[in-house]
Amino acid sequence: MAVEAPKTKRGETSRAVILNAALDLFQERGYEATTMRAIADRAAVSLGSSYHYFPSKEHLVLEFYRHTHELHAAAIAPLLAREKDLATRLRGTIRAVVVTCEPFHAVAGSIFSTVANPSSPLNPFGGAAKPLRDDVVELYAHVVNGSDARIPADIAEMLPLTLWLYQMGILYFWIFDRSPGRLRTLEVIDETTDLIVRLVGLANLPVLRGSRKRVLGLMKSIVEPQFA
Amino acid sequence: MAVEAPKTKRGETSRAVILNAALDLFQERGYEATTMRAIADRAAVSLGSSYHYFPSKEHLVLEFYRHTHELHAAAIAPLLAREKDLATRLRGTIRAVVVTCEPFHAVAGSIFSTVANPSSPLNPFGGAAKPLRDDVVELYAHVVNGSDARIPADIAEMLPLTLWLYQMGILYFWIFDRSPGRLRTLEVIDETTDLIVRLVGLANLPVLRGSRKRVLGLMKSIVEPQFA
DNA sequence: GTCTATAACCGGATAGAC
DNA sequence: GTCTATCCGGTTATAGAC
Repeated sequence: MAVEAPKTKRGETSRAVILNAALDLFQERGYEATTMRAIADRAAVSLGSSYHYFPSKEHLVLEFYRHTHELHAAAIAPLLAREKDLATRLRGTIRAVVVTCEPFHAVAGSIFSTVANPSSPLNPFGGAAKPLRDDVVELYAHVVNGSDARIPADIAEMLPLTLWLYQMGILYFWIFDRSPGRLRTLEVIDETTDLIVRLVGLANLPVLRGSRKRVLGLMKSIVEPQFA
Repeated sequence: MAVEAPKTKRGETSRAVILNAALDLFQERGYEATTMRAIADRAAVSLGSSYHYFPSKEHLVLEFYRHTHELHAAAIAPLLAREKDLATRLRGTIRAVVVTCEPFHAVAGSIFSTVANPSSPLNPFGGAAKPLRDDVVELYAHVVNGSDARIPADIAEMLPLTLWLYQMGILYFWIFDRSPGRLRTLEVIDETTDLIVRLVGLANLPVLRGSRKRVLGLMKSIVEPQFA
């Protein structure tokens, strides 16, 4: 297990070169077909050097995630700046996720499974992924708070994390989607974002009050020990 | 890629011996720590022979799944024979899942991730897993149909598949659960089964009619191309 | 102390002789 | 249907170079 943060100028360059080589190759050939030796070759360093900067192949994936997250955040900034309607903000944000990830569609499957492993350091529910997870949850908090929707406090508290989970669900669906232009995913997004906003609106109905309290309590008890 | 169904008596025996060795070792050491060489050793056959019967290590996992499914089905048979209340049937069934799987808790994580890979032949949403998936969905149809609950036809149609998905969600939660006696999972099961049954009961409320139709339509459109 | 390189090790998978 | 020998790729050990 090697150091992760380069101390010198030269080290920083090497790290960037290796990472770029990896990102390129993942896109070109997919995750599994990309060997660590090929990454080292393209980066014109030795295999051992790659491992000096990235303790495992999986760790390159985490960077990959951060990369797409940053693309995504940049893509939706204009929308979030001008739009006030919650449904529109949410739809635009989730649509942008799949649009941003489209170039990586072929790779996404194996990456997803790598990362789904609970014992993987990269598991989205785990500790190593916390900084990135927090950023994404933060983004969804902004989606909600920047809207003109009036949302009960107990729901507002849980909503960003729930939307992060929802985004992961959409991505898993998208991975399987073979329809032209990934049209089915887009349809599902339109339908589900609308339903979510509607459900939040209905939550104040007297008949649903009881269930709402229970659902929120349940979610809190699930989420809290996990992400504390 | 070798044949999967042995043609001779001797072949059948070899296959069984290898499978048993694998199941034992998975439980003893976990999935990743169990090497194909160790399996072959314990089965007293050569490495090559193992690959004659099981084209990959993953294929041993599918048998593992079927094994636990059969334990589960046997465990809940008495309950399903005597009990009529839907909530009780559902709670008992899902509780039995995690109880049955408890001996494999340590292994479950890596197995889950192996299987979550969309390009894995063992992906639960894929073709190779269809026979087993159909069996499990069938079991949930029995849980629902054997109850005295009166369920609208459109919901009844989707419910078994939905419960199968729900079971997978519970299992993923259970994998992360480190609480003594897996108590947190059991609590979540009690709470969620109750909520599900309540939600099915509320579905006839006028305010929810519209959303219900939309949700069901959505689920159908998601599920149909996938499992046709 | 920070990087880089070479040479192994290990385990999943395959080829091909018997 | 069973074996041995081999490949291949992730990972590690470790020695030297800056």
